[in-house]
Amino acid sequence: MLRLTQSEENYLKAIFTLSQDAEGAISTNELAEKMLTKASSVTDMLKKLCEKELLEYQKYQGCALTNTGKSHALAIIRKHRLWETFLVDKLSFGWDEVHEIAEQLEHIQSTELTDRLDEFLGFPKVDPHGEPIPGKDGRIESVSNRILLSEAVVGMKGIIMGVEDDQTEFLQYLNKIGLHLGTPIDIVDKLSFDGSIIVNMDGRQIQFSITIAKQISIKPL
Amino acid sequence: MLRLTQSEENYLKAIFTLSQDAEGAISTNELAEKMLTKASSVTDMLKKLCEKELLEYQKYQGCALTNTGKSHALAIIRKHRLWETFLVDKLSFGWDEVHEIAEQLEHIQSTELTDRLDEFLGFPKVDPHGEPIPGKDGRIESVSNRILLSEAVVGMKGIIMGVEDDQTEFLQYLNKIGLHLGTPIDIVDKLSFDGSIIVNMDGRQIQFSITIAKQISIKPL
DNA sequence: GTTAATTTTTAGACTAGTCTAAAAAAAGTT
DNA sequence: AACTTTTTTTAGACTAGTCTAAAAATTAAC
Ligand SMILES: [Mn+2]
Ligand SMILES: [Mn+2]
Ligand SMILES: [Mn+2]
Ligand SMILES: [Mn+2]
Repeated sequence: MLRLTQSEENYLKAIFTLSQDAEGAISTNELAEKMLTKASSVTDMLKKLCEKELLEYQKYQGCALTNTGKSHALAIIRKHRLWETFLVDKLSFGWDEVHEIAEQLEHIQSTELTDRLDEFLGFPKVDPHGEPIPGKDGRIESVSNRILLSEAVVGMKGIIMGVEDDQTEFLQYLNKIGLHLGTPIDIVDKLSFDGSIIVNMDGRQIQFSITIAKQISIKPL
Repeated sequence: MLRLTQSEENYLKAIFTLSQDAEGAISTNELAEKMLTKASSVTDMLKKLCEKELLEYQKYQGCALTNTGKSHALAIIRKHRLWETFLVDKLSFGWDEVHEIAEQLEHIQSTELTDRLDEFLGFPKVDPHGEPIPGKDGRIESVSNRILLSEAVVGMKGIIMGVEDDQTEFLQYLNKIGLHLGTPIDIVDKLSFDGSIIVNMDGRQIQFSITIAKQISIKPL
């Protein structure tokens, strides 16, 4: 089994994530922005990962993960989400406190550990932010029909199913307004000029900017 | 708080461990052997750690940890032993399977995590190999009067209290002969020419070489 | 379809950590 | 005290990962 450095793993994960919502290849700049690094560093890394056959890369053409690259990425995401679940379920951390720690724990190398942790947690399907946890085989069970809050239409009712997990302040804000997984909401209004969404939640009216609404997913009822 | 690399942390831990049974400063070669590296690499690292005031170092004089260096080392050892305890107590790993994984987990940076893990485990006093777990404050509670099996005298009775944990094969061997923490033994004989010790354990006679006997500690009864 | 702006790659440099080989210091031996 | 052996340090090189600045390729604009 190919042994990867933490940096290589982080690149694979970033490429995988970017590929989730983008069609086709991932550009060097896009990746540089995600990785908080410079394009020249990305080029170097792409060459290396291409050499290891974890992705396909041709000069000026961006990159795309190979199947091997994908399963490595999925293994890291699996670990990340299992550890987040452990921290919240077993050590009573808040959902806003676990991402940074999981960024470290996801690099621990031991399939046995990952699988036993999975079992210890009762084979959870989603992490504390509602994101699906890939199985041992790398398959992600498709989560029930979800849409982004930003795409909801006025009059729709729904239940909070997932939130972006990588900004502590965002999650703390959600805590403050009492939003958590499972919270039911009504879409009351949508401001056409800036895309803001006004929802009714626990009898209160709350207004979300389009930026925020893109970071929350709901299951329409 | 000073941020250390994994390599720096490993050096501090090694120096601390070597200082436990040696008087005075630790020599460059001694450290190189422990770290499975070359003396020249050690010299470079000693300069760096001295610069950061984690240890005292003068050319050709070896090194010794400062108080800051000691508390860093103790924090790492605390994490190592807490994680080993977690793996054995919560994930049902064998005591021969946890050291390598703990070598990785000990570098996770989060005091909050460490302290919550400690609580989750019920504030254990010793790890799965009988080694004491330093507290939050870095203090090691002195473990009850123990001696090395190699120092036991014929006729003595005792209870297995601790074993070295860094050789998988050694621990597997102990599993095979049914030796674990708490096992009572009688010292039956000692061979003067090679230091071998013969003990009675669960009604069976077992012979340990001096090398093995140095890796087992007992509480005399 | 030529020029301008943007993206991407290359070239060269830097740090951390390691290595080998050689020089210097310390310790041991007659 | 002089010579030998061992230990330790220095010097120079290498890899991984990053950076800046400049060159090259692609894309957009006129
Ligand atoms: Mn996360
Ligand atoms: Mn998450
Ligand atoms: Mn251990
Ligand atoms: Mn141990």
